[in-house]
Amino acid sequence: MTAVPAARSPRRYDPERKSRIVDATIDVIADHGVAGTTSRRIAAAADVPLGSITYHFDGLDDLLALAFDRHAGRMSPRYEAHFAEVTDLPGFVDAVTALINGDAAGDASDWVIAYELYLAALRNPALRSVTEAWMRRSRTVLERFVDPVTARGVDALIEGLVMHMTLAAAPVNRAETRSIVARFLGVAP
Amino acid sequence: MTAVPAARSPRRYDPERKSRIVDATIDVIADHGVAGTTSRRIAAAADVPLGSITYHFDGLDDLLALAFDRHAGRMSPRYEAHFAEVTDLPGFVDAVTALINGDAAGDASDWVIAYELYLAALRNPALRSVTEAWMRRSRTVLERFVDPVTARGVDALIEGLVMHMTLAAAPVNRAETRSIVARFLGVAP
Amino acid sequence: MTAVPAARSPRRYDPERKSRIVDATIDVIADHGVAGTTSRRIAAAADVPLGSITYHFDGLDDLLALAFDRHAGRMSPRYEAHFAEVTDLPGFVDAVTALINGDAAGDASDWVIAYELYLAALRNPALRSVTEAWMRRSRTVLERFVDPVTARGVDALIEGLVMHMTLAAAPVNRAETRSIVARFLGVAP
Amino acid sequence: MTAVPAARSPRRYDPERKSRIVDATIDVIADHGVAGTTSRRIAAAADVPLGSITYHFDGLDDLLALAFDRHAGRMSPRYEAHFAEVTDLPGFVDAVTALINGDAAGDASDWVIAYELYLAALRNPALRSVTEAWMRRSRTVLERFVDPVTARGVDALIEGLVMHMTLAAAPVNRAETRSIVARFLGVAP
DNA sequence: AATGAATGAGTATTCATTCAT
DNA sequence: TATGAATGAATACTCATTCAT
Repeated sequence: MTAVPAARSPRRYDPERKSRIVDATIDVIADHGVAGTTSRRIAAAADVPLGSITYHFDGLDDLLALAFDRHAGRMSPRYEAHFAEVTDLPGFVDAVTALINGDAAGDASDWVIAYELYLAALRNPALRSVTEAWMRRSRTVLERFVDPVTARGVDALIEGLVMHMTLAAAPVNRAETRSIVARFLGVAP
Repeated sequence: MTAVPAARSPRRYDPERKSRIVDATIDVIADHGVAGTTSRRIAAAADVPLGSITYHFDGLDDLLALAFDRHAGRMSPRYEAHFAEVTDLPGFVDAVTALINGDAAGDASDWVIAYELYLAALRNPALRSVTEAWMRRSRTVLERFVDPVTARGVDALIEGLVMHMTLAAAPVNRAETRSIVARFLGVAP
Repeated sequence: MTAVPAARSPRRYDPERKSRIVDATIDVIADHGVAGTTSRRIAAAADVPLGSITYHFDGLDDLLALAFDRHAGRMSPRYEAHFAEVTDLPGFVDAVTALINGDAAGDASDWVIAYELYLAALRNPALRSVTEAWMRRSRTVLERFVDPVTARGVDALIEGLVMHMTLAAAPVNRAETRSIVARFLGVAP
Repeated sequence: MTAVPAARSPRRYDPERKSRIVDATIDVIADHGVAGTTSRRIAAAADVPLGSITYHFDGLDDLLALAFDRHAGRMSPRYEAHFAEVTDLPGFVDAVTALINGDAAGDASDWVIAYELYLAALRNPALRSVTEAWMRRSRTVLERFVDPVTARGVDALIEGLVMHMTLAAAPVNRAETRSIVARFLGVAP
């Protein structure tokens, strides 16, 4: 009851800590990129002392891999859910358009994390399996509606358009997006 | 008594030095990513003393911007040249396919540098103008063959497919690429 | 329903634990030196949770002292036993030679631990009594055969030769060793 | 002329620094042992900022090797000088005795550094060449007076006696030392 | 004009020890 | 009684930048 100034957290019991650190890592990647993801920043974001980071994880690389893995594990079901109700090709065009133009299934920072992952995986083979699992699941969803080769094309188109929008600040309006997607899928715009 | 053959740094009169440092920076970005691009590595790659880096440039950020700018300035003409002889839509399909599948106009590391640039620009506004100029020129080329909205779609498709191939090590063979591009452009595969 | 076979630490009732930790410490000193002897390594070597170390002992220094003490306590009887059957001076020369050249009474790692102890004791007075007791017992054995001053010389000669062999990887063959020892003791080689 | 409080050393010109750091390292080894030789302690001993240590040297191991090398390089000539005037066997006995009992050619800390080197070399192969060069030079000196096998015995005897004195705080008086050495060399005590 | 030594803030990581459970 | 999570000081090392020469 006395007003302890909370100067130093006597947080000795904190069962969620390990998980919280992984979440904080995802946030830090989104805000600062992989290159700016330092133990200190993660510790600050998780409100945890620095030593906790390497106590709970084998190192920053290990933690990064777990963070990307968790992120992908959260994105995939949302991706799948986004297409769950779709039954026909016009509906598919609408769903893809909505996915790209952002009023559904994940905001800009989710995509940024994905691009960070791609680039990081290029130089860190331990991340390859995460990117591959993520890509496989996405493509599997698309293959419910189109053949595998076209699915790969749609996947690339989605990634390319989102990348242009999120990374290059080049807005594409919803009508344009729909027009592009419809053309690719041979549906009347 | 005769001049000792340059055991170490009798590099007086070196008018290309500044330019050489910029080139070295591009190489280092390709090999180590922006995050791994340090003054020391650049100096070593350019065979130049460390002090030269901050002597000739305002700092690492300045140098990075110049490197990306030069890289984009080299890529654009090659991009344009790649489409110079193209006159009809089927030829355009072929050229786009060749661009993606790599037997023309730039190798994998060129694309890697581009992705490094996109991600770096996201957090460093000074790089935005480079990415925007690069994207504008690319799109202008494509607009010689298709309308602006479609050009944007082709651009995104190219970037998405190349990214999948270079970053995710997910090979797409030339026939598949051509099929995807042809479909998008409404050309018989 | 049957007892799961000890996947992880159902190590209830473990009366030997404290002793096992001391033994593990000796092993770790032999393998990694005093400088590389950490609580974590000891815990791993003893297959014991980290908390056990400071639960059972007052700290790492305490544990180190106990480990050295036990090691010396084991070495002395072996040292004594090595000379037990010796009755005359030629036999003494043989025994000393055998001691140095290693086919009896302790292997290389035992000596390494002894040197670790000497150096540690130099800076940690709590270890002095261990080294002194060890040296006193060794000398007492030698004094069964020669006068005290000579005993000290033999002791020093043994330590010096062993040190050259174990630490400096400078092999001395048995004949040379015997020749040196015999000369020192005035026995015909 | 104004009394600058010297709060932070503006020591921008310091041509001896690299050498001074090596000397400081030798001092730190003598005072704290290899295990206690940290970059911080060396920096403090050399009155130099921490970053200087790894700026001038490839790492702590590199610095340790250089320090031991310099120490051995200083000891060997002193060792040789100690025997320079000796011409006959009785004189050799006197010189060896004086070497051990310390009123000549190096004090206790010099020997301590040597023992630190031996133990460090055991786990760091990069130091082997230093110990070997040191031992070879010592033995070469002794071989001026006795045959190679005996020289090795004298060498070991010296090391063993000095070790007992410096590390085990077991004093041996000069008369005892002389008696031991004389006996070994077959000279009348 | 050019350099390389110098600097201090920053990096990841290890560690003995404490302590809530 | 025993443990494993927690901690904060300590470790070696890297780095962009400064600056005396």
